[in-house]
Amino acid sequence: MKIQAINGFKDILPDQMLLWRRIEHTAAEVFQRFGMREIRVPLMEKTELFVRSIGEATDVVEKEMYTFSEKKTTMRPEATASIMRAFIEHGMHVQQPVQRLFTIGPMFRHERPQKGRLRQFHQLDAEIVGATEPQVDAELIAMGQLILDELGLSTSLEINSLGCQECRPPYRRKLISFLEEQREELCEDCRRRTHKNPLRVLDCKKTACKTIAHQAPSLLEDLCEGCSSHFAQVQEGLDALEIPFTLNRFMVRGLDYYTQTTFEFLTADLGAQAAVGAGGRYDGLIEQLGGPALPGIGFAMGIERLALLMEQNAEEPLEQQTDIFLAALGEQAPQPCSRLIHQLRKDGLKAAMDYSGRSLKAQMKQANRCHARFVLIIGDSELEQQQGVLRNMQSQEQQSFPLTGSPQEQSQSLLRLLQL
RNA sequence: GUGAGCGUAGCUCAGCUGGUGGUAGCACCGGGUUGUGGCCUCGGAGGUCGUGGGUUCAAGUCCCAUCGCUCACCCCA
Repeated sequence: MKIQAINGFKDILPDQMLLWRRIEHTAAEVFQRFGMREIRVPLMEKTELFVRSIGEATDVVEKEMYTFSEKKTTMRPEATASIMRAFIEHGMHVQQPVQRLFTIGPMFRHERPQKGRLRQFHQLDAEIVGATEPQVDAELIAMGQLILDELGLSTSLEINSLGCQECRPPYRRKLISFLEEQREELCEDCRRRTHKNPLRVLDCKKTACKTIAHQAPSLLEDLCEGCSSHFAQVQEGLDALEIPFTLNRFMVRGLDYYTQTTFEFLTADLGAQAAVGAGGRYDGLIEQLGGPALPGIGFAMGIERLALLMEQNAEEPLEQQTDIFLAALGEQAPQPCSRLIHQLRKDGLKAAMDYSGRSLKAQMKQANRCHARFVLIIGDSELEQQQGVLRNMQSQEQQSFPLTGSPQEQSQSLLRLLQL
């Protein structure tokens, strides 16, 4: 039996890594423009952390976590909880009133894999802690939008408000009693959801449930004054930044800690997975984890989903370039070539060579495959005459290159020639 | 956890109602160019047809089981 990777765990192969790097670089660079600082937190935490933050009754906690039960530890299913734990543990709020943090890394959820959905997946994650101003909500959303723009992706943005501890519970009760009246019309799943997660019924895809959802009381109309004006100002803020969005009062979250503003960046091109990024405000979370009563807002984007979208748009696939390839021919050439190539590499060039002693044709092919700009051919006759042949692969022009002097001197003159 | 579909070369796939595994494409190696890549051309190498049973004179093809993968539901990035 062949050993293969675990279902839902994927290799990211060299051909894909340039795209991945581009995504991660673009995001990190945009994050930094917004004053975000990178943080790395462990891949494992005490199980309790996720139970308390994400919520005991959520699907993630109930059935999707990779937990070592005897150790009471869990592979992180998302980043926010871990970052908030680190924030509290290191007393980060004393250093700065507002902390702006980002992280990039793998997350783990034991779900059935499908398109755009894996058991180990990777997220770009941004968190702003300590600011309640609605302008910050708008700024954070704008930051996510800018990353997508700079990656050349067109997604749509939907926003909603889930209210706060004041206005959500009464609304929830109101919604439950409404749903109970409609019980007969609801699908099986939604009957179950009515008490477990009534807001989720609003997001059901079944037509019967959709009809009921449209008749259901709207949370947006039941928001308390604070939430209502906050949400209005978030929308004003987005308008001011010229970020287009649509209001989706049916949008819900699968994690318990969200309050007020929530949003999703959506695409139609990922099969059943519509969201490439999503986030929201979590004003009670830090306090709930035993920290100071500070508000927070954040989002996460799925790197695999971004990469899938970018591959689908794929113009030219990205390729790793090589500055110079040394073709060593005959018995004598490999020795001086290996000294020269090491010097070239010390001097910062991307240099490659082949030690197999294959034919020049084969080595030229190899040079072409690694996208070499130049090839330096060194065979017995070149060694004898102390003149290598330097070929420009694009223009096909060749010139002789003196093999005299130390490797350092040869490297320096090659550097000069290649800059031209 | 539920449902459907699919496992043939490194990859993408042909293979009809069972009758010798494809001159298939990409990739790889070599020749055409006595030491010059990409294009072209000729040749070469590469397979326990996922695995195990069964039916049959004969199974890649039919049946059963099993493993794996994919997509969808659920849920989510």
